[in-house]
Amino acid sequence: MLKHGILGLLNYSDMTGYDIKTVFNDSLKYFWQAQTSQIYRELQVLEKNGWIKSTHVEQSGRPDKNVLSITEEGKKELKRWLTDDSESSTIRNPILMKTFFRGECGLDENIEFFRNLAERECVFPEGSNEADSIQSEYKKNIDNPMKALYWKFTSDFGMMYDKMLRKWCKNCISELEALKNENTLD
Amino acid sequence: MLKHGILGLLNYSDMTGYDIKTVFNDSLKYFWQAQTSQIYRELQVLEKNGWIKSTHVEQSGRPDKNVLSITEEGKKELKRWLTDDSESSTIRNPILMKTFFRGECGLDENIEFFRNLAERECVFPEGSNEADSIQSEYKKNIDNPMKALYWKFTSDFGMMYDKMLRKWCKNCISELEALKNENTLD
DNA sequence: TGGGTCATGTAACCTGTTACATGATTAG
DNA sequence: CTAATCATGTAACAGGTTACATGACCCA
Repeated sequence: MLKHGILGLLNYSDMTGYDIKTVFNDSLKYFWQAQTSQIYRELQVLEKNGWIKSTHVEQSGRPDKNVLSITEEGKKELKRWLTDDSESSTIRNPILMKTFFRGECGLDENIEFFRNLAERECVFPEGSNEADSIQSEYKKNIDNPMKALYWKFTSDFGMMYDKMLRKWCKNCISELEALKNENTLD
Repeated sequence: MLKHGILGLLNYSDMTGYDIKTVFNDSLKYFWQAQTSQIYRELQVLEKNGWIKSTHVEQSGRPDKNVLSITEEGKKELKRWLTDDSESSTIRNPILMKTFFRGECGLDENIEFFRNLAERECVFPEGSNEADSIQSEYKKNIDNPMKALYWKFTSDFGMMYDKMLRKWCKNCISELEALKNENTLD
């Protein structure tokens, strides 16, 4: 998956490993993260596969760099991946794993858990301007409307997810508080 | 995370590796999946950590088994994990990764993509009775109301997620169709 | 007699995380 | 003078996937 993410970025423009890392840790970090070490390792594989090629560029006043660019083979592979609907994503939700076993803890403790959860697990936490900066970034790209639109779709997803998460936490809290009141009445 | 999931299950009752695998691939599979190979490997680590212990049980008519049970140390570790709010989950959403680069494909192709996406990526696909079977499973456990309630919370999440996903797909399709009509009018 | 369930695992590989290592330039 | 930015990586480990391997019992 990361391989194809890198390929997608290089299809937009040539980049260094460092550039790729920056994009992942700024623009894409709300749906994918990647460490430098992993990126440089994947770049080696991509080059071995013939999907990208590397050009050494000397610079003065800053370190030399290896500029990566996508090859025709790489473009073909990117297209193949995009149109391959057979791979369904594996689900892995750490929030639900913890929730599932929360019966071990007390009611008040769990109410507190759900109160904190929403803000801690939101894609665009309240007060951060990430959603805004993405919006302005894709508005800069309206000369390339197709590109910008799909960026917007991904940030729309993030915002809808956050809304849902907050609602779910609120519901859980309500049910726990109802239970608490029942117990008090006994 | 899987380590603690296993620990949580063994806190409910003693189990074999095979039992654990069955629970993961039936009851928990809508938020976590685990292969047999991974489970047996993690069990070795859990035992090495002193969090579980294994008892060999001879059986007639079927293979012998190793019954795993949680130790006091293991219970302590489970509690520590449950109340540790410092680890925030890393986000990794394959759907959004593909969506992000979909500008490479044509409008009609992408409308089709979003039409298929919802059903392919739902936690509880339409027509499957997974949501129902979870509901009935936690109703069986109303003698242990605390346990059942948190199970319900996780399946609530799944249903809310599916609803959100369908809505998002619908929105994306609307925007793409609006764009298609604009282009036709030119 | 063939497939499902119970039951245990190993080996190789791929993907992701953490920690380490270096070093010049530039802006505050 | 110090922190950030640009720029490259390696090593070790942890977590996850795919494929293989075995074998008895039971039900249709």
